[in-house]
Amino acid sequence: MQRAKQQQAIFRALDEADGPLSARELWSRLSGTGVGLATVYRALQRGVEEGTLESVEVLGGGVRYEPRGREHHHHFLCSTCDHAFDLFGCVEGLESLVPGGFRMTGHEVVLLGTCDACANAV
Amino acid sequence: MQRAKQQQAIFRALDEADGPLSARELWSRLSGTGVGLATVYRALQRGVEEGTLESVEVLGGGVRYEPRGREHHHHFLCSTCDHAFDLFGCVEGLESLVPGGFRMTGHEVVLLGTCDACANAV
DNA sequence: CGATAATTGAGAATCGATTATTATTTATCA
DNA sequence: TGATAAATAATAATCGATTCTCAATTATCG
Repeated sequence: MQRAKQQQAIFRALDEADGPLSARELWSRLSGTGVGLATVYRALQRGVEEGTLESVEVLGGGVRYEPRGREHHHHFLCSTCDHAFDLFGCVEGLESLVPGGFRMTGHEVVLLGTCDACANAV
Repeated sequence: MQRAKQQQAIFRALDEADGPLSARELWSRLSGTGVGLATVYRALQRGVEEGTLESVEVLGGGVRYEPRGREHHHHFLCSTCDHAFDLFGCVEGLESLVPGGFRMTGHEVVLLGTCDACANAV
């Protein structure tokens, strides 16, 4: 594959994903194209440095990547397929949980359960 | 150290902690007692199997352990000292985030920021 | 106490994720 | 097109976490 197209493919895969992807998930979506895993890692690293990508940590182990600049959102982790899905919206009342003296700069919410596809699979 | 006391020490450290501890955190709190890291791992594994301990995953990498049976709660992760603190209470409105067809069985909330001690340190 | 079984500490081995190496391939541009 | 520079694929090396191995220690119980 031409190199420009490789990079395109990598970023497009992230854009089209319904949630943040791990390096390996991303790589497997490029299978058949001959792109090496190291190249995926390099592209992700570059993306984060350049500010076009953002690394997020979801439960279930490992770092995942998503395009930067999306609206504030959280994720749903399917315990069956281990895929993280984007959610929309946020929750209220987080400030009331912060202990005195602590300074909150951010928060993460992860919903756990079964995704539509896995729930309907036999 | 006598073996019964070792086990006591391990479980007491978890009980007295202000949040879930990783195997290594726990081990470092036993430094000077001669307890080996492998023994800590073994004790944690046994505790989970026997149901007295629970493994929780907090952002910031790795599995941490806490006594089981505590009230539902979440954690605050200090980005400076990387320690996870127990919080009390929960949040509302999580159900409204769940996409159609998805089945939510649980949730995790992690607040990020600086803990009291780190905020006040020079 | 003494024999036997279970547990331990120390460090080697393993595991998955990530990074580094290097010969090869691709891009650039005169 | 051809020379040079940059990026890649494949895989070896590294890293931290966890597990395994085994000789030594401790517990059990007659």
